[in-house]
Amino acid sequence: MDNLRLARLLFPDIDKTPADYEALYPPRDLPEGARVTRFAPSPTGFLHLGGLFAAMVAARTAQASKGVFYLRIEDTDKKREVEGGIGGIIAGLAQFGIVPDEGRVSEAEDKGDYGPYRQSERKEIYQTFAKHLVEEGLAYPCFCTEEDLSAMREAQENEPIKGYYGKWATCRNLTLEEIEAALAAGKPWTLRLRSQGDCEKKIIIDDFIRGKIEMPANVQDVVLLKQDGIPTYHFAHCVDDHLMHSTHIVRGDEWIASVPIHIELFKACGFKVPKYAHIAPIMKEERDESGNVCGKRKLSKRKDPEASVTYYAQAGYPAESVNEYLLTLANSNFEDWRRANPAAPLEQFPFNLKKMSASGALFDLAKLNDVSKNVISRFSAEKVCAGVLAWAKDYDSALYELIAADTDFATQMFAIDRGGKKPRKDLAKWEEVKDYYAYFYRPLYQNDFALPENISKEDAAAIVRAYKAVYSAADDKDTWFTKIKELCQALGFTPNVKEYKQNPEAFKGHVGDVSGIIRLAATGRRNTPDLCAILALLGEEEVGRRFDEWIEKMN
RNA sequence: GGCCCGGUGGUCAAGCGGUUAAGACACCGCCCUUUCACGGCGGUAACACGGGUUCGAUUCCCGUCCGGGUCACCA
Repeated sequence: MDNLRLARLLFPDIDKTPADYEALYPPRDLPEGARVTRFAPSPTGFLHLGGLFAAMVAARTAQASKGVFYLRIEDTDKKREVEGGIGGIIAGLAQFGIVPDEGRVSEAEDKGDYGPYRQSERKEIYQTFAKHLVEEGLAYPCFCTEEDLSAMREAQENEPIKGYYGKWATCRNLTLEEIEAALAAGKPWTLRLRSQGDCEKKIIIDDFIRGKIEMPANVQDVVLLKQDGIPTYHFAHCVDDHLMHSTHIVRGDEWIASVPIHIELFKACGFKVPKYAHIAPIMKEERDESGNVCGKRKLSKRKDPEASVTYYAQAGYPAESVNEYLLTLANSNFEDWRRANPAAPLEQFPFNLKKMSASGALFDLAKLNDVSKNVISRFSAEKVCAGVLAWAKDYDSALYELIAADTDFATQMFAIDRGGKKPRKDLAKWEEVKDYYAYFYRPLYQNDFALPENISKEDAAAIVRAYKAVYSAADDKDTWFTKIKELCQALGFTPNVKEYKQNPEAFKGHVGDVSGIIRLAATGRRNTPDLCAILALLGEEEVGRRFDEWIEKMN
């Protein structure tokens, strides 16, 4: 067989050689130990949590080693492509603070010297390497039709190893004349690898996360180029990650099974095999119709709302929260680090790819909420206000109007019980703001209280009436508290909680009950941040009005 | 079905032959406290099962079971 002639026959328009591209994309000038990683999604829809997770792991791996993280778009399957997919992925990543060092930066723009970063724009590159493989006798055209292949699969029913290989690879040994004839007849063809693998042989892959994995060597004559001349994932991965000089391939563990193919491809091309780090997917509990747990499965874009990254935006989880949660899943020592370094930026965390778990973690919303409460509790009032404003603009226009009308007021509101050593931890997501802070706004305020069981209507009215008489918005905390304590005696309550506990029969309640009623009268809620600050911020006029309404309702 | 990966409390997880088997979330109780919180203290709860190897296995080996992945001209 004249391989050179076959190569020219198959790729008449390709006049570059692999060496041309090697020269065009020289090794990166990076410090010792720097890792080059990438996120390589297909633009088949919007970013989901699993993708974000993988991207974050890859980005932090690069960043922790002073390397490079880039974004490559794997759009080799035009059937599944979704319009606006690329922009959606880029925006989604950016929303969580992931901005690649290089790669695709918008639907049509690249940044960096190793592009293009969109596979559909690299056809000529793949074909150049494919042509070279043909010249080397390591690839051949296959004219099998879909029918041929499904007939083969049927015949392989009882075969231990299925697929296109050995005697099943009917096009593997076509003569040049046969190929010429088929080509002349206009038969469509795919390009297949002429596998040199031996199914008796085992190969060992050393996965960065899982360690050594033994697998049978690849024997499949896998498709390299589809009929349309576009590469399959396998071939594109090999060419791109070589030319772009990726050192560590971070990807989902569904790829483990194809590593033997990839290794053979890299070797066939004469490339150095990169390191692989296969990460476990984020899982979710599967429940049957009656709500009982019946297993777990990968978080599904279609079935699970929390799989979509927009779910978090919609609920108003700050990006930092989702990042920190994802980081706790990736490196469980992150939580310890965070406790030790409460104010340190995330970038300082010594991320370690090796510390990742080999098994998939169940997604835990309760844990996310806890992480998020801690994250938000560290925010300044200004930052909370900005976060809420940005969220409300998209998801709650009524709230947006109210807050935007007076951001100073809102900032003061969020400043209550914030800062200091023990900040309040009530907000996990911006969605909750309306619930927790509604009473600060007259239009949202509604007092459909339920009195505590131990307080009568008469007492409730008497407390507020008495307090209204002495209250002043200018009271500082001590004065405020002293006034409340002074009320207690006259109303049959005790200012001393201990005293009440020792002798509950002697009193109607203690000072806590009294302030509880005042809180209820002023806010309609039984839980609020520091009441003294709330009353001051609300102002005497509004507080007075609410007290009057209360007293009236108590009659 | 073949091949591969995984299996420590309800969840996330430390652990690399000898530990009272960490910690976090959730849950429960107590304490602190002017309310609400925050915080502190304590509690319930785990090495899937069966064989080896070993003086000794959560840790190493084999088998079983369970969960997951993969066997495309999809990625």
